[in-house]
Amino acid sequence: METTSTTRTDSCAGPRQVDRRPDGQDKYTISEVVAFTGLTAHTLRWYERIGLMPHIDRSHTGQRRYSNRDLDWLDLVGKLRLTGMPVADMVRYAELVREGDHTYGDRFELLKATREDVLSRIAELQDTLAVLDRKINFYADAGRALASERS
Amino acid sequence: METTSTTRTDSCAGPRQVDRRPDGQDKYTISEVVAFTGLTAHTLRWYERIGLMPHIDRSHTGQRRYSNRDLDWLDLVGKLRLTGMPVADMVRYAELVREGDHTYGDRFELLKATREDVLSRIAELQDTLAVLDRKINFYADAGRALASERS
DNA sequence: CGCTTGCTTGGAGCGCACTCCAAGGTTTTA
DNA sequence: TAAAACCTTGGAGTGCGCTCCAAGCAAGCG
Repeated sequence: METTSTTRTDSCAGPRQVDRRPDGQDKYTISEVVAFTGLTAHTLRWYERIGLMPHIDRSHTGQRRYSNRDLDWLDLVGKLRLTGMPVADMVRYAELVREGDHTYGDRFELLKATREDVLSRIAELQDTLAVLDRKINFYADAGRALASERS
Repeated sequence: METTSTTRTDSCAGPRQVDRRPDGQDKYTISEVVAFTGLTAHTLRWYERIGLMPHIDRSHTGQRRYSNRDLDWLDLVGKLRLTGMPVADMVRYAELVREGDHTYGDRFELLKATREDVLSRIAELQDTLAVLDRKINFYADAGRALASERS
């Protein structure tokens, strides 16, 4: 199902990926990845330096060549970033992936904890939404009152 | 409904407030506010410096005395902070409140825009939740496979 | 061949939201 | 009344997540 590879990767990639990638290609320059992900090249190189990326392939002259698998990983990182997960925690997850299959349990726990975080953040936001709606209604009413006063 | 006051405040406070405040009191020291809000005293003073707070009452010797209304405002600020709204935007809202009733329209617009932000952040999080659940299921299945292999 | 555009690196810099410090005045408790 | 706990200020420092810089190598084009 997944294409074979000798390097360690996240063993669970999920269905076909989002931001249209040209079919049947598996080598992207950093600027192509910038276009797909919306991250800057600076950020991509920084992610690598801090250990958030798996080993990235290089061309014969040393330039980065990202694979579809790398793009999938960046998609996950992007999602986790939206949840407010600190980069250090994502690095931890990346380390577990690099360490191999025997870390499945740890990854499972980490993801479950993250899931709980996301649920409570959603709840917080819905709470905030209620407050916002009350205030919006207040100002809408006040606006109507002013309008009728003016007539 | 609201207690009277000559200072400008947010005209829409909403129902009784959360973190149990002693009934019938309207003057709190900074450390009491720290206990109610979970913010540090440093942060409270910093909020004041940057214009995020209305004018805070002082004792005859110059120490801060927060009112229930100030605590309500801090509750709102706390909620907005959870949405990821930049402090600068909250300061803008605080300025509108200070400028008086003729800014109702602007406040309405600002709150509506914030509401939209919150809705899309909730959608993002639900999207992320789906990704997380797929991965969690993957690792749960992998765990079961390992268990049966072991038996 | 020269020109433009793109990629490389280590390290420095930035913006945000706090967070803390020093030095002093105030309030409470024993 | 004396010690301990709390409050005041302006300004400096911190941690995070980037963001940028300088200097140099590489690739494509006329």
